[in-house]
Amino acid sequence: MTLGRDELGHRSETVRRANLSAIVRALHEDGPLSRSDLVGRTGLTRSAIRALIGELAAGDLVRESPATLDGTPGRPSPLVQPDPEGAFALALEIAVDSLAAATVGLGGRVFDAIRTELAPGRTDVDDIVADLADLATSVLDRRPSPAGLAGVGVAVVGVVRRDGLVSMAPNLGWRDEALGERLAGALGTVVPMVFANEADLAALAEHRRGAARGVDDVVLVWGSVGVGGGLIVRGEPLTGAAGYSGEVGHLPVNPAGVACRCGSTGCWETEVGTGAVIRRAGYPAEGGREALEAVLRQAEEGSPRAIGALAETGRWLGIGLAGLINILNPRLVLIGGRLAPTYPFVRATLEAELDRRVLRAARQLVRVTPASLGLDAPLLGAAELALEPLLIDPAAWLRPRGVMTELESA
Amino acid sequence: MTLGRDELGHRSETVRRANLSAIVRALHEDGPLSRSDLVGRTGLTRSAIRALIGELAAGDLVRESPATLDGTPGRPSPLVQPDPEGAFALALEIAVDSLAAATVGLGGRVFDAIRTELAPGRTDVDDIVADLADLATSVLDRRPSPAGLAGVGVAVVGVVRRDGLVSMAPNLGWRDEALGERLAGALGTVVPMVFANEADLAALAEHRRGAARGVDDVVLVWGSVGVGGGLIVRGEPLTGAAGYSGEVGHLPVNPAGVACRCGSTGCWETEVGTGAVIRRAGYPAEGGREALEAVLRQAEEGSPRAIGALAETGRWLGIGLAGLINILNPRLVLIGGRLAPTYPFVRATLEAELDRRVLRAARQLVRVTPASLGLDAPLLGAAELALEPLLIDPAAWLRPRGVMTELESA
DNA sequence: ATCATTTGGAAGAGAGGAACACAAACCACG
DNA sequence: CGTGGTTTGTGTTCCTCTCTTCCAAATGAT
Repeated sequence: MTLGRDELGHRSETVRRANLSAIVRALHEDGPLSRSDLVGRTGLTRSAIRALIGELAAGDLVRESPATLDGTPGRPSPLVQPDPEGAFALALEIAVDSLAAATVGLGGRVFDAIRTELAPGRTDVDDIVADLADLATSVLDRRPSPAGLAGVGVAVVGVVRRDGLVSMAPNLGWRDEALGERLAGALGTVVPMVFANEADLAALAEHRRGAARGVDDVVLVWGSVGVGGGLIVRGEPLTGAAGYSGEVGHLPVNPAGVACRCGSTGCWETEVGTGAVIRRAGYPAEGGREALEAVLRQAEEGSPRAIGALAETGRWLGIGLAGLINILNPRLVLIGGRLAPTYPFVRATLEAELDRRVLRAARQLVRVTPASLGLDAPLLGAAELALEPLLIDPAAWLRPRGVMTELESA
Repeated sequence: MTLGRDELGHRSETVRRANLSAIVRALHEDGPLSRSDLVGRTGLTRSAIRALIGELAAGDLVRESPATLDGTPGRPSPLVQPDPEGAFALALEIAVDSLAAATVGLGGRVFDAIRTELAPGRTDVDDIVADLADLATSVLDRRPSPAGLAGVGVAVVGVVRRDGLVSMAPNLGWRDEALGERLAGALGTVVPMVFANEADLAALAEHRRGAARGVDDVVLVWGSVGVGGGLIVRGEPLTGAAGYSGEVGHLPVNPAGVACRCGSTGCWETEVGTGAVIRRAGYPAEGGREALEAVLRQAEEGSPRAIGALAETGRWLGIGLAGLINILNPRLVLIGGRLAPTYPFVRATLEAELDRRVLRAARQLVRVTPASLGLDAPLLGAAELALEPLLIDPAAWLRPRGVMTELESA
């Protein structure tokens, strides 16, 4: 997520790159802005902004439109916004029981999105790659200028490396599958493709466009069948050494507890995963999504058993979160995915456990709320991931699409 | 630890700042380098390096010495190194049973260092501040040019905010003590003063000059009376929202366990802290350092009980570390502080627990080793912390010490 | 002596800053 | 209801800062 240059030296070219990046990023994260807004935000002069915007507009990354008259005095400042015919990302998602694809432009605008149920048992890599490629084609075909594709981001429900090597995806039965290579082959694209875990991407999306907006230290707990985590540190996703970070589902919280599908015992997800919730409420552990929804309905109707099951889940949520908060000192904790709707019922016991277990200083600083983007968060995060290279270095995008310089054509 | 500018715009001045910073940082982290080395490392041209070095030399930050003839052909390149008469940091430490102070120059050279035992019971803030100020004076007085003091860093055994507000220091019995203000008053310095937890600073030191050198994702477990943690993420310390991060000692690992002094139950430090180790070996929990050393001696002599106590500690170390590794996906885990010498005896059970509990992908990537800097690591880390502003913006240091510009004198 | 490597310095190019004239909106006042 | 003042912004030109390029000279190994 950083520039990734070995060489630390800066030159005037670096300055231009950084300034183009600052402008594109500001427009992407905060929507249409007037030139004046950009002056204020970057600290650059009007002259500089003007030249930079001009370059971006020439490369079809942004577009200027007449100022909106908002009643303030002074000469109106033209509005700068991402060009909807310009660059966009392809976001893909392999979820527990569905596949999804979307095209998303700079600024986070979703052009087209599809999600299809994944037939039970259809977990072979080749099948999923084929289905995903079909979805991708169908959203890509609806874009007027397919050449605007800047990158592909893929959210995967499993432990996945940045390059698409899936080390483990228990829900799919995968182990060491080279998803990246297969998908690149099936899509035949030349643009960069990046992979990440669904919870990591949900956190990225919530940070950019959801409940964690503007908060630089965030922990997201993402419930699906298992439990994943997405961490934002210093305003950026924490990926770890290889992208395997955030596997909070396997935090040991109860060494005397039950066996986890990972081979260990007492992992957090054995206490707060879907299976644990519905088991406590009296459903068979394999009940899945429907059973969880049933428990929620019953809780809303006042069923003591359902309410009790959720409260106990909240207690364990609090225990695990206490550890995360003590370790990371976040300002915000988000409860997302299938856990989000349980929030009203887990809240009390969860907070009580935090009161007991989190050091006072960190406790005072942290707030727990449900996530705001719903189940599409990983897909939106995949789009953010795919756009990242463009945000870091818009100049690289402008250059090859413009007129060749003398030097390059020589 | 980052630049901390609100405004994202870059200008030519930014370039120079960044390049000066790159040079000073390279010299600080990797010792004396020839101009050519710097050319290679920064990617800048000789001319640029020449001018930058000239500016740094004029400001007494670096010094050029004749080239060492190493038998390679070509004109010899002068060696550039931090000026030992130039800038330096004052590092202070409040440890469990001692106080320490040191002056440390750019490049990590320790000029003078003192450590004194803390008399049992002498834990009043005023007393400690007075003692610390005495130590500081004694090392500062031995520097030829006291004006070279660039910053003060303070390592504290407790939960402390960057500005020196100690939220909690159980070993000292402190709660919400404004250590920063008091110490600033006692020292009477005008240079910036920064505080951090001892484990965080030990991690910083190990990352810069110890066993974690060159590794960008690191977890350090620091044993003293309790257990602290220092996390390095993307090559930088993870401080969290307010500097309270890394309190791994209070990771809940055993909800059915014993009460912790923090008020919770089953915290990691109740299983791996000094108290737990010596209790398992048959000593009273208050035995402290001497008892721990006795257990180690007995283990070395082959005592089954001591060996068993350490092995069981290793098991719990592994359980907690498994959580940290699953969350953070580090490349390296360091065992430091009073836990370091136990490493040979905890290793086997620790690694076995990791094999069981860490996801395979992350497990393959991580190595566990003892830390290398010993008990002075927090003090050295405090020096690194104090020097950080200088590394980030050497120009700010050069400017006020040089000749005033027309504009400034006007 | 030759070669590889580096230093030193002058001229050039890229990028943003500063200053000035001018433009377009709101607002108050006659 | 028009008119002029005020405010906020744009366009343009020239300036400054910083790195790069290029050429000549220096230095030590072979």
